[in-house]
Amino acid sequence: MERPRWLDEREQSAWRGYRRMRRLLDLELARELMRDAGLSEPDYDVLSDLAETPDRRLRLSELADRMLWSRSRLSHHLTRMQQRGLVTREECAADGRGAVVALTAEGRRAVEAAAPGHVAAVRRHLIDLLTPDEIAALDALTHRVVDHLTGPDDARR
Amino acid sequence: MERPRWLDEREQSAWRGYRRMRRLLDLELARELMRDAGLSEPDYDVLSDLAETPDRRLRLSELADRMLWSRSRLSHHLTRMQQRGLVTREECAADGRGAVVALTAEGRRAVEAAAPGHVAAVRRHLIDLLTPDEIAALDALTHRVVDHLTGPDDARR
DNA sequence: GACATCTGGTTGACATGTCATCAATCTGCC
DNA sequence: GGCAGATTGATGACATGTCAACCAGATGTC
Repeated sequence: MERPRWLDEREQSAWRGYRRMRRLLDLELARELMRDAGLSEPDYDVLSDLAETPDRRLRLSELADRMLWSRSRLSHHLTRMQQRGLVTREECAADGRGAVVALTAEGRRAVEAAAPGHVAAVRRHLIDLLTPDEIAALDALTHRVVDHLTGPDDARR
Repeated sequence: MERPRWLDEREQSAWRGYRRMRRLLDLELARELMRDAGLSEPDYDVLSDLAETPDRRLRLSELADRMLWSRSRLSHHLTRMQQRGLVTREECAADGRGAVVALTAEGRRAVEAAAPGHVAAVRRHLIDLLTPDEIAALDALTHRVVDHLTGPDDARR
């Protein structure tokens, strides 16, 4: 192994800041979402992804891919949400193995009630604290990193 | 509730990019760290925080605060790490209730073996993909958000 | 000094996420 | 058609994180 190139001071500071922000932002957004809407962040993500599809229903594998979740995790989480009446499972006509998740009326009500407050929280704790330039930089940089990580496997060693 | 100010296109894109990056970066760094060093990210964080203190030991509450973990979580995690021989618990001379975590020789070996590879991964998947300006922007913006979130409670509504 | 209260840490019950495995079904190939 | 192998989703065992209750020792008040 070559001699490691450690992070310089600025890089170190950015990396630590990123991780600290990540943690604090997560905690706060989750806290407010639970307090104001009774939903966890994973709940909200599932519901809002479903609410955005034309049919308000998706194949499990499709949803899992969008959310970057394992199928197992999604399956477990959906059974919990199903028990709370937020979603239902349906058979898939096109593929006998497949299943489809659909938003229930109650699930729809839940996201619609939660969304304004959640967006406001994202603004309050992140977006509105940044300059337009910073938002542009964040946009560019995150997408570059995402592209790198989803590129050909050998790019990841 | 006032009419919500939704995110505009750029803001939306930055927010989604951030969350996607967060997830993918996490998965990849955790995957490599486990594969190359047999440590989880929480393991690594505990060990490297300890390794950086002059005495290689810390009060539990101090460590919990630095890591933004609950005491309960830290306590559970330390008993697991203790069973693997990475850390030990000691009594605290100054406060009869208190406890101190100390790095074992093995724990020290583990971080020192893990660190170069982990730093390299952070470079490869994040730092080295950014321009100096972007690093500076990330540094500034994350710290501003952190300061906001750790400021007076009423700033958070 | 004695009592009430606070604080540091542990614990157990429970929620959530991961991993390996399984059954059903689909696909490609003969 | 029929079989081998791949894919889809469910499931159970286990690892990890959260929450509330608890104990022991510190601190404050009279």
